[in-house]
Amino acid sequence: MPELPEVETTVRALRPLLVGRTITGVRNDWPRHLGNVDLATLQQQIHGRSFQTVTRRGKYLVFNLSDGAALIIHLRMSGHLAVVDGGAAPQPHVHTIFALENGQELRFKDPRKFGKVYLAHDLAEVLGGLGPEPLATDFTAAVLQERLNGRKRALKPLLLDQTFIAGVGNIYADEALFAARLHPQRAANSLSQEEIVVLHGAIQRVLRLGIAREGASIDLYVKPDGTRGDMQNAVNVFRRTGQPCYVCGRPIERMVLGGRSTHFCADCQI
DNA sequence: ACCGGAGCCTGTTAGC
DNA sequence: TGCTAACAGGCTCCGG
Repeated sequence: MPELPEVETTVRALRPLLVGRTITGVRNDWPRHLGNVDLATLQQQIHGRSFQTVTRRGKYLVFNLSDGAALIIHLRMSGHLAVVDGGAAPQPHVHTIFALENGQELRFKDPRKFGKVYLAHDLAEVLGGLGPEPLATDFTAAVLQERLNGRKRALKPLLLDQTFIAGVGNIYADEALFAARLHPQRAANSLSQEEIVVLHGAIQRVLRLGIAREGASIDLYVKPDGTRGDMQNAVNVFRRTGQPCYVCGRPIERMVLGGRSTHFCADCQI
């Protein structure tokens, strides 16, 4: 569930707590949390390094360290990061912990255990396959048009494809298509230039709204401090099956596309 | 290029 | 009420 806005919210909350802090140790009780590195190597390589920057690429959190390497974390479905005092009570589902020199800890809680921790000396080792960053200034409608060109796939699974565009997940894909008034099954290469411009604007608008509202607390997601985001109160279609469309009143429909539940208004979206 | 399905997980929910 | 089964979903891998 954490998608671009939820990850961005997490990054913004963690940044002031981590930049300048030094890592003094790593603990892990679920080896599969570690994506491209084993615990011994991770401990040896990041011990004594400090956090230089805390940023985001797509749905990945990127922690640049003082030796040039980067710690990269993906929250996947249920991951949650928080900085707490080392003496704080142990919490269930915390499987990886980074101890800091100030006595605090960065705790990676992940009930469904899908999350991943990577160590990269070259970011491209982990992030190289990602598509464009949707809120970057160089992601223009023309770039979207070029990437849609010749693609026969339905729009919904294409938006979920991280190599097509980075950071969009199920919530924001449904919301962007509603905002663009485009049916989730529309073939990517069937869009007019005007529709592409509208879709481009819709993707950016729903992601920015999600960030402004600090994420959608629909299932497990909460901010690092444990409080809820507010985007769940601003969705138009996601998980609103059977409830009236805010624009036309027709009940929102649900279908499965690319294995994902997809919510849309059959009148508004064509 | 694209699609579908299995697998990874476990808390929550639907259904009996 | 209490149980089980299905479901949720980001991503990867597989076969077609």
